[in-house]
Amino acid sequence: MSVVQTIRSAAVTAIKSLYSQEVSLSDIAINVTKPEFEGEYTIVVFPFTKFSRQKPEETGNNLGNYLLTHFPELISGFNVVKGFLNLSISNAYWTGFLQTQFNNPHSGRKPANGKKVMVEYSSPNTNKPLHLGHLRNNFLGYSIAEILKANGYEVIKANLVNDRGIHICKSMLAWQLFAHGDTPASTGIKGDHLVGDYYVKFETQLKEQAEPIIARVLENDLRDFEGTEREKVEKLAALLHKPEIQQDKEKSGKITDEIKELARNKTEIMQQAKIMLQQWEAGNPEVRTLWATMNGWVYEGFETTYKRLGIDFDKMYYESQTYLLGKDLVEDGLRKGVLFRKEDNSVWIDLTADGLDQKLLLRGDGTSVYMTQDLGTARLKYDDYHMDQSIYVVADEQNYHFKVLQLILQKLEEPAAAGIYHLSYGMVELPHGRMKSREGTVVDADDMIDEMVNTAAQHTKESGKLRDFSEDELQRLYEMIGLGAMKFFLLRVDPKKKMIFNPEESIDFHGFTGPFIQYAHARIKSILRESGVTDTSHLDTYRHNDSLLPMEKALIVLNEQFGEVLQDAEKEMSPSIIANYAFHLAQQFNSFYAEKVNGVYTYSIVNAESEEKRNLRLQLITLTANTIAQCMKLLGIDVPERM
RNA sequence: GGACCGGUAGCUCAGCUGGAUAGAGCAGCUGCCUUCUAAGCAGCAGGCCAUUGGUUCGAAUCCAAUCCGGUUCACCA
Repeated sequence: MSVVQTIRSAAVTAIKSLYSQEVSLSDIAINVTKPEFEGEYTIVVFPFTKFSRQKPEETGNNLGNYLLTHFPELISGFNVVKGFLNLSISNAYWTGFLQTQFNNPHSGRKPANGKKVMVEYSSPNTNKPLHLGHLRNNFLGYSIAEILKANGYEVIKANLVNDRGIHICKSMLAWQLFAHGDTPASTGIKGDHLVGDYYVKFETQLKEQAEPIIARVLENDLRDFEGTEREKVEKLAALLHKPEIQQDKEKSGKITDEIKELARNKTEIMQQAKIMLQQWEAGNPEVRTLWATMNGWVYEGFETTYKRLGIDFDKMYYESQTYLLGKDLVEDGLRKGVLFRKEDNSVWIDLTADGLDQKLLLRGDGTSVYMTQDLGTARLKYDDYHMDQSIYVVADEQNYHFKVLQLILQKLEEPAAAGIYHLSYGMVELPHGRMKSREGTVVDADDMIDEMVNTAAQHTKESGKLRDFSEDELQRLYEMIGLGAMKFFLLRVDPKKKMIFNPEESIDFHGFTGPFIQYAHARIKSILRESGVTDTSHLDTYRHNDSLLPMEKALIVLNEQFGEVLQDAEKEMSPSIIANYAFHLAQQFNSFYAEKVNGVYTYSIVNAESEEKRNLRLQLITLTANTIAQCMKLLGIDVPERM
């Protein structure tokens, strides 16, 4: 049990005994003591004055005295300032923690709790390579999975690949039209990039073909449209010519976009893509073969990137195999009367009672929509694993979708409903706004990683410390540092906040960064090497009550908080909590390490003032290195022995 | 328009289940490498915590209203 929890339960006992009052653990507010006061943890006593019927100071003193006499192995002293009871935790407690935990590689982790969680993340489209936004998703998903494992959950990492649909057909069609049989092997281009290039080619071609149609509409020439579409375009064009709309930039922009969209659908190339999609759905062997081939190229490319990123999955789902699911659920829903059918044969659910709209689940022609697929996939996943919780790592633009998804599952009384959790994260944006593949403003993931690794190489060369490393070792280190910087950068911010990335300013390697923390770790390892100690099992030579110097104590205290931090990270579903803590810990170690008085290290380790201090500090830095390594592991970041 | 998310130092962000004088990093300015790794350390400077009102011993934190920014409300996925 953590110190904070121990103090809490001691306080509950004390209050019961002193004031015959039952309070729950969560009623005890405990803070880290401000540095200007004596003690490590502070109990806020104001809330207790209600039943103590004493002044805050008096209440604090009574409580402090009780804790001191009844929990001497925990509390060694206290002071009261206004309504704050500052507790000094006994050295024996801290040294006890240090001695039992310093060499425990799983320190702070929770034992298995018997619960199963699925984390679905990554979920790429197979028509283009990964970009910066995907990286945030991948790192978040991976990290959350690790955090859940460390909290005792059994975790299944799942990836639902979006491998079919009109976007894939676009790449396929453009390849057929323009590639002259080019393959990754023939061009030397990574598979996902090659396919992505043809997706871009499709879009440029589409734009070219759409332009004359748009121009005609703007000149009131509607020859490209017929029937209801023609009416729609006519209306939009008329609206656009109204002076009040012309003045409203936002409105006119929206209308123009709608016209553009309609025009794009009228292009020959778009029509061809749609035909291709129909052929795909009908199982046309030629189209299916091309599809399988091109997806194969993309998977090869993804495989390389995933491997480099250190990301993996336990279970793959493919939309081509799941997109027809969900119809059974619709049947069940109709039988239960939860869903209803309209005259055109389409199937809907009415969510107006929940403050939402009606939602379509099956088109009039019996085909399913996105929501239907997701309902079916939710059932499939549940049937596969019977997990307690199912986490979807998906950008916040889909908040509404997941709200509706869960609601529908509840109404259908699906067992999967209870565990649905949308881990919603903000988009990564550029200074000018969102990344748009159509406009070519995406930051490519592979490029980004290369750049980070190059920067790492440059920094390392400048430091000139590792001349004895082989080329291989150096390359591995550059990857470790570059990726560490990258992952930390994307994980240190609260997931739900959108983040702005400026490609002009490179990601920092100083301060609140991955390399800073990796550096602290390498430093500790360097000291341990320097100390010559290989067997750490005989370091308990100091007594439990030996005094601890301020920074020694501060460092132990901080290490001890890891368990609580780990729980918080799980509760909040936020790796940023781990990132912040790891940085804080590395910083604390650096201060400890560097403190000098008159040119002499206060906390010299190798040349400590006594054998006892040397051993204590060796344990302390071993513990610190271990905690840092554990934190970074949770973020998917490796830490080096040297750098 | 409805729903959801955000607004804290020049910039990027912590802190938000109410607690002491609001913290980091970057950028700027000072110092510190014959001593365990300077990707570091110590320090200076930088704030009407969007605004207004409320709740209370106490509000950046909770509530209400307002303002600003974003997302979303498809027979696209």
